[in-house]
Amino acid sequence: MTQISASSENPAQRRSKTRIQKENEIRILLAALEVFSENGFRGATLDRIAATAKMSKPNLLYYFKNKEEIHVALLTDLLDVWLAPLREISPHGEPADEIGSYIRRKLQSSRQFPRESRLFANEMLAGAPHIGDFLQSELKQLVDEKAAIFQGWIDEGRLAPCDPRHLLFAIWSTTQHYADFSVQVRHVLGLQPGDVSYYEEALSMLETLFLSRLVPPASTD
Amino acid sequence: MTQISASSENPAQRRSKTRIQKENEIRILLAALEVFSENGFRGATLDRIAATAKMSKPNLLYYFKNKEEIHVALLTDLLDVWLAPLREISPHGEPADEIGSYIRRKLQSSRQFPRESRLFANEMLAGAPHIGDFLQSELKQLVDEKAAIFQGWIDEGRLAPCDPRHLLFAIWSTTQHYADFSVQVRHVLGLQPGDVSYYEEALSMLETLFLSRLVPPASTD
DNA sequence: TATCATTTTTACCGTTTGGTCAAATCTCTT
DNA sequence: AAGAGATTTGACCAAACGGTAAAAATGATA
Repeated sequence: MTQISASSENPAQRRSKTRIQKENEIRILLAALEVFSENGFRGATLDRIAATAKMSKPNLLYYFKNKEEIHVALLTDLLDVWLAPLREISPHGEPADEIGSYIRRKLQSSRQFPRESRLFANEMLAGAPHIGDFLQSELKQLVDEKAAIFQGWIDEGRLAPCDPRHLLFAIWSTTQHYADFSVQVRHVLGLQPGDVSYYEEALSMLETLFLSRLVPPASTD
Repeated sequence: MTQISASSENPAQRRSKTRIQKENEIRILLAALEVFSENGFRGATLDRIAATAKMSKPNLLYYFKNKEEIHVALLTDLLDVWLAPLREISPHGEPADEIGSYIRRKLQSSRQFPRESRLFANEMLAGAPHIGDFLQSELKQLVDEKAAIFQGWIDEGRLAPCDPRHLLFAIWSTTQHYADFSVQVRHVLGLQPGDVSYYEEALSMLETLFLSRLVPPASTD
């Protein structure tokens, strides 16, 4: 299950939440995640979310005052999930270990939270209208911090010279691809709709790609 | 400019297209590309497309009989653009040259057609409702063909053992990321909205990543 | 079991949406 | 300059949309 937790300022600032309230907020957020992650904010409708949550629309609006509030609640939960794997990168480990385990965490995150990943992707494609501030401040800051770690390794000759931030982009894109473009992956590999068996192969590929040499040095015959 | 070309079966099967017809179909498709690529199919509206094309909605519907037809026209054009770089991979070159130039073509394609790339991404996120067949047949076939080339190189020891199809996924995701997630890239790098100067750095990173060793072999001190 | 707060439903509202139609205008050819 | 065909527009429609109000039903508690 996801970290969906239902925030605080819902129906008229009640002291503590009812059983029904907790249940229904989660039901709504799960349904909304399903719908928003497929169709984006503008493409999602309250009717669809309500139908997915098996709930009438007015009932849904009893718990969240409008469409935007549901979306905000989802994005807020999402950003924690998104940042978690990045935060764990440590300057004290070996580059290969740190990068390797970061890739594993990211790939695991794609596998476990594909809809969250697609929600994020939809927000990006739309030009990040709701989380532009987050990208510019919190994310940028964390990236700068982790990029400095990579740069340190480069200066010590423990990592090939490269732009550390673009290295992060490469890790993000390759790992998230398996969640965001899973339809394409499955169609190309000839797998069934629910089949996510490709994640093992994916990890193997990404370890080869990031941690060892893909193309052998040019021979000098 | 894009390869937008306006297909054949539009207003009442006319023999050949008038000047105005050609102009307006292109205007509409460009506007639609803008709107669809940001908001996806469901999130896009005819009113917005018409407004972007500076045209009344009924006028727009004089050229395309409905929303779907515009979308299909865009996707059809798109798929050619998408496949072109892949088709060029040759079994006769050096692995490093072939992979390197494929990356350059893909990255160039992201830079030149970012909206087309986002249109494609939106379609994937929605579960490929309109191009599922293409993915299963045409794309799968081409991927199998090119994967066989890679496999040949692996068997000859000229490419590290890996799943060739996942190698393609890695190239697709890393290159398309710069178009699809350009907002994030710009925010993290601290660049202005229009600035795409990161493409040079990106190419350098991807060449390092795919063509040389990123992490040095473990030392045995 | 009566009471009160919470939850759900029914009926609705104004706006937006995809799309139609016929009339009006424009453009091209002769 | 006239006529035919191509293009554009304004007025409109039904359905879907986001959202509201108030009554009805349910749940918790004493």
